[in-house]
Amino acid sequence: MDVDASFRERVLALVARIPAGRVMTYGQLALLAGHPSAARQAGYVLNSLAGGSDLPWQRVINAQGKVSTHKVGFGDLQEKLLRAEGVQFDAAGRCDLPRLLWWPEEETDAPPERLL
DNA sequence: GTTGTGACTTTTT
DNA sequence: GAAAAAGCCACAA
Repeated sequence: MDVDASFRERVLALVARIPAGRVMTYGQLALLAGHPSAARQAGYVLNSLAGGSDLPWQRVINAQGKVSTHKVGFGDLQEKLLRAEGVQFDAAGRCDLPRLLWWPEEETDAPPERLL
């Protein structure tokens, strides 16, 4: 890995590799980016790119399996986008984190339907 | 160089 | 289960 890459570039690289129907937490991005406790920063990075990037930022959620964009003016947009990809949300606005969580090491191309 | 802020996480009440 | 506090780090002013 290129240690020259900034924290933000690594986060973006990871987000870009998230398969459709899968999600990652901010904590994971921070951990994989080299800073186990920079979860907040992971979110900050995405906030700077939201709307102006082609990255699947909607696939990044918090550790509780819920979206956090409703505070930033996105409303329920993220939840809608994820539902369109096959992610199911319960009444509490949460998704099955252990099942949908994706790690770069897996590199699984299997569609979410297959996981059922 | 200092201050404030936040799309977070975890532990504790 | 919900609410509060502390810890954490990059970025903008």
